[in-house]
Amino acid sequence: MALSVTNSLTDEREEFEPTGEEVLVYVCGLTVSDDPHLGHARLWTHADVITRWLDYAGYDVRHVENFTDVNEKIAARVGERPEWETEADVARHYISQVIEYMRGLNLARATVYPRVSEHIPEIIDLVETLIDAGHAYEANGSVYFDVTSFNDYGVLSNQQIDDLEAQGEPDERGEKRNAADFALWKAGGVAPDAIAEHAKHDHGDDPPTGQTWESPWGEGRPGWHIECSAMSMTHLADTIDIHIGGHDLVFPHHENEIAQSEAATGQRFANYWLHTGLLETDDEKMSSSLGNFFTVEAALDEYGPNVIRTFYLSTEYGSKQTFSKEAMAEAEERWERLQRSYDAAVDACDSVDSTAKTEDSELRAAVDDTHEAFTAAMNDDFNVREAMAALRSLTKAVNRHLDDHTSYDDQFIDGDSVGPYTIPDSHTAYDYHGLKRAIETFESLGGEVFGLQFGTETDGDVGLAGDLVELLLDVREADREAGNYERADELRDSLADLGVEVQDSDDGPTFRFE
RNA sequence: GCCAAGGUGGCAGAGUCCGGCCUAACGCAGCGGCCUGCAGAGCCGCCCAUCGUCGGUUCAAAUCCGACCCUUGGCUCCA
Repeated sequence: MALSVTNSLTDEREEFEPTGEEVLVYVCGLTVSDDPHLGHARLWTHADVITRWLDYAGYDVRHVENFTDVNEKIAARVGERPEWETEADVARHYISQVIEYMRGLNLARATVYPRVSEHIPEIIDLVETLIDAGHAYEANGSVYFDVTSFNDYGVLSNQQIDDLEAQGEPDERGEKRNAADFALWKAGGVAPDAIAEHAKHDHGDDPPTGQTWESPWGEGRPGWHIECSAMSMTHLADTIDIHIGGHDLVFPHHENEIAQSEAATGQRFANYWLHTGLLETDDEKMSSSLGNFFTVEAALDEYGPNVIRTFYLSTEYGSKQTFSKEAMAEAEERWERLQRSYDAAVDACDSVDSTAKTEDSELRAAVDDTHEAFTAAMNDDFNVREAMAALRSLTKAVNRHLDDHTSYDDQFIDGDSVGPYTIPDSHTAYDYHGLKRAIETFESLGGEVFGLQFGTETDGDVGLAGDLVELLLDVREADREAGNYERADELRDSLADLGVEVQDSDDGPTFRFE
């Protein structure tokens, strides 16, 4: 089945056709000037699942995700800590943090994480090309893109140059030819008032200026938009397949990227533009500047990666989503349901061997249906919520199978006793191969594609602690057999207080660490 | 003002591209039953929707067309 995506360039659903052997994906990454928040992580996670799906679908994916490490906001924080002596020091600090969070969220590694500061020569080359082609001009050491020189200006955002011109104040134009022209290169360092605007501490009489580089137009810094064009072309190609970014970047950032890139190469910059919806709290977007954010660090600490991912995967990438404690609680329920079903399937599988003769056709059909429905959903513009529903239907089939079967082979006659347990009527042994396939489905679709980590936080037998819990449960089982329920319940409560969740079942107690 | 996205049950959120299988998915919350010594989990079932408003097209509309109302995002810090 073919993959179709909603292309924000054309505002239409289109069949996805890659241009070459490799699918070239560029993700508009983070400006590393502050702690990233859950809004950023939503983009990362959706971009992650999209590339994981392409990979799973058999494409070779080259995934580039940049770090913007040259920015006024970063420069403004120089000196805030003793070790932050330069703009690069601040950037380095945040980049290493972000990489740690990305790992924490179980994001698959991108192929390359390029940084602006390492691509100044490419940026200068691109600016020179634009000047030579008559699309850009120099003024007092700065270089601007002339929006009137590019016929398609506005294709992505549907903005008209005239409208943009009309809203600009006449004196706002300054040294630019048109108010809508944007900087490719800015002369000199960061101005003191820009530093003051973004600084979180008082710089006194000696504000930092940020780093500057030598260029044909004198010392200066690259403009905001040119970096993505330069890095996309350097690490991917003049024409890439998919460009992913947040909805708030459509204008001006992505519009300007298209203008400068296509003006320079004469080629289409990106064939498919995917824009992710923004995360909101209390009906406004979560953003650093509004101060209403929940950091990735805090969220990882409080909820863990699987709950966070489940939360994001309960809406489509293009929709906006509202963050709330209630929504996170729901995500937690959803995730635990999946996880419990997976754990139970693994336990059941361990309790029978591959010679078991049960074949539960319902379970096996459910596995096939899950693959089919999941694939159809993901191919339908990465409809992760529908795909999650497919996984949910698998848990239902697995749980039903587990309810109706036991670990004892059907050589036992109904009503027979095995140890303290009685074989319920009409029960047969687990379907080993059916369960195996269900487990593999959880691992491939839930694990490989959705990046959920089954098993890692739930393994019961983790060293000494696990052994001790086993021991306690043996004692408790003896109590239960003797009818000493009061003590058994006390022990279960005490274990729960310690974060060990005990559940009794036909096959004896199971437990897991919270 | 200009541009874009959206308005579906208590909450959340698919379905809208390609009209009929939508008497509206998967969930969360709530209720009942089964199971269990109990609890939890699980299973089965139930409750809650004139699909923003008005009009049009059609044998048939949540889905197409028009108008209007409301919300959110962008309009050179933004994922």
